[in-house]
Amino acid sequence: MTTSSMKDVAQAAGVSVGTVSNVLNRPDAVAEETRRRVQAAIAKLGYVRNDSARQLRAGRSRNVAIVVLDVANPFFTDVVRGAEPLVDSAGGVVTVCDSGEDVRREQRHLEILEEQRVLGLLITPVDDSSAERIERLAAHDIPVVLVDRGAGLHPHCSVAVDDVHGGRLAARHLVERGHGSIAFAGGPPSIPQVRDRLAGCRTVCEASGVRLEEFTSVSMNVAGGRQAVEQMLRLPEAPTALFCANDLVALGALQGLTMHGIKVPEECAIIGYDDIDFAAAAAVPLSSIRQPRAQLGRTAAQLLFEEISEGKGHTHRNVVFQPELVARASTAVDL
Amino acid sequence: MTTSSMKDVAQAAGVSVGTVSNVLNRPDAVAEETRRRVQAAIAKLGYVRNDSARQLRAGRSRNVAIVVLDVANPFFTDVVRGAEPLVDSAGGVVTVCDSGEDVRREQRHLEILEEQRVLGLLITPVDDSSAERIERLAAHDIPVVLVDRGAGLHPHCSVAVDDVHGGRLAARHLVERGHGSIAFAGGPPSIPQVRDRLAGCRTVCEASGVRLEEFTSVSMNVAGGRQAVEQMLRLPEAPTALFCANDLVALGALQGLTMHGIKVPEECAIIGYDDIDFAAAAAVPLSSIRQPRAQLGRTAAQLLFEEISEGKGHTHRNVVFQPELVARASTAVDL
DNA sequence: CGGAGGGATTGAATCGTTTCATGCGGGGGT
DNA sequence: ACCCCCGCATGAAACGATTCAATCCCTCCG
Repeated sequence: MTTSSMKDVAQAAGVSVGTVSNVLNRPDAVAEETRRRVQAAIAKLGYVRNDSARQLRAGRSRNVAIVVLDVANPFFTDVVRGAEPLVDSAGGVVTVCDSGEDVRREQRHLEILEEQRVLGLLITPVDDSSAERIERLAAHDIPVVLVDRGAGLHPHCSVAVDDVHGGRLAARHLVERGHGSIAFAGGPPSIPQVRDRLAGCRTVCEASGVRLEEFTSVSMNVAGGRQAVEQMLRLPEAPTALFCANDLVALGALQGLTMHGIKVPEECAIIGYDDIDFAAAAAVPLSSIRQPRAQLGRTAAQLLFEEISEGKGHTHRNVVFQPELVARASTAVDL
Repeated sequence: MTTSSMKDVAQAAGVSVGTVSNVLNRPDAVAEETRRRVQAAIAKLGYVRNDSARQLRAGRSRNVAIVVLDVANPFFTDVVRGAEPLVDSAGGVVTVCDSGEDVRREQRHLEILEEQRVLGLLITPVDDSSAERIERLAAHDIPVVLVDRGAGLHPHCSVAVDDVHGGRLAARHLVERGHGSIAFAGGPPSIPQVRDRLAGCRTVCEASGVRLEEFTSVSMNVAGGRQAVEQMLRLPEAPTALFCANDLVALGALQGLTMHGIKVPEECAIIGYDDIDFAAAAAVPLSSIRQPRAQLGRTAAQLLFEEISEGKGHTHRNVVFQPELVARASTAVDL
């Protein structure tokens, strides 16, 4: 069965293509009897609209793209989940793209998305060098909302969580527990989230005279966490607490420490970031810095559609949420 | 800056649109000097190809859709990850769709994908009622590969893992540990994976005279696991082991049991399914049935492109992998 | 009875590519 | 000197939908 077009339907129903189009898009403008005939023809031929043709004419697609750093990270799938219902109900379609924290993959995705004339873009940029690429889309009238990325630089709407504050919360918690030296794990520091969380951590450490070791050469996943532990244990004097840039790293670190027979939290405390669902279920339930994941996605989608509907007269908004400390067993010992 | 088209570029470079098209698609067919001029014009105008127009002409898009049951389940993101590189290198683009185990959402996605004239489809159908919808696509010459779903019924390529065998492995492991009664958690049974895993479990239980309690009214996520535990504890005589239809359920069950002060594995053993990365990192490291997740995705993509390139003369292939028992602490006690 | 108005339908133009037959001029082979 | 072929560029015809001015036919009103 070869695919049939509106023309075929029109012919089968004995009307013009214009009428078929009307049946599909403004049914009330068509007489009862005609409409029925056309619908019968559609059913008989198994006709399916051709979206390319439609988009070509419309000049825009109804795809909303979300570019995330890592689809395998539950944090991001939760963000996507938050955005989806809103996009859906606005008649849009969500496309998820995974940059894998790789600038080149992000680049490739953005190129394709631009060629597709997407309706809008929610993106967590890999690093600052993304700005230029993103500006390109914006220059071509594709609204962009930055997700989990401070406003500042970019002339766009954004939703974010105050990562510097999150870093402070984590560090303060550890310092209060009596730790005199702390390790930070996660990188590379070109990732803004890493930089900010580290910065917050640093201010607290400096203010309270706590030694801070930084392991920023490891990647933001479970393997990275294990690696960080290896590096840490090579130090002459290992810190007694570990602040991980996200929960995946923290879970990896927990595994690494356990493998080395190091007790958590007695010999080394761990705190993560994001508070993904798995954090609470870990071997040692992980303390973490909670972000409002779903709300981040929901709000981002909301801002996007506001921008779309307001058009030119739109002024950008930057929404910032506050993170929250969740203390669990992995930091439950006072030194 | 309003978006510019090939016509604009052609004009700016003093050539015809045909030549511009050639510069983009078959650069060697164009004289050095001309090519340079055109490229300069492209850069100057910030021209970006319009994919809709291209697709309209081509009759097909280069999107390969993957429809999964749950993006928040690491099992599926791993499958997607496995498929991605292959699709990429074939010049395709991956689109991930989440059906959320909801027939209606699956339906909606399939409709949109058909309108988009996707290049091909990898899908884990929600249940048997999906068949009809999928046949529609196939009838319109869209190749379909079934993922994690036995061949049997459908005239399509497929990759799957022998879930019945997986169920047997799990049950046998528990029986060998000396458990005289087993609970199964996960549902609904309309999901083929659930049905098969349960079936395998059943045969072993019957063969060895072990009592089997089935909790198939709970959903396939962490919350479902907790629910199953509640139901189980209401029994006059609770089983001593719990086989969960996937690892998310198992993690939830582990939390539930812990909340009730029930020791795992001493008072109740748990075994999950999928062996996602988080299983090993759980409070009590989870025994599980491992599936070759990435390979499932990779092979699926491979079959898809084989079918695409072979065209009409293609004969479907059904690849079945064997699952594997991974025993960890959550079942590490003999009764 | 004529004309105005309105509902239903039509047909053609349009969106931006790709493709293909056609044209053109110059070199090489016979 | 002739032909042929080759490399390069052109222009027009698709692809399939949407949109809008134009048309047609009726009814209703004066």
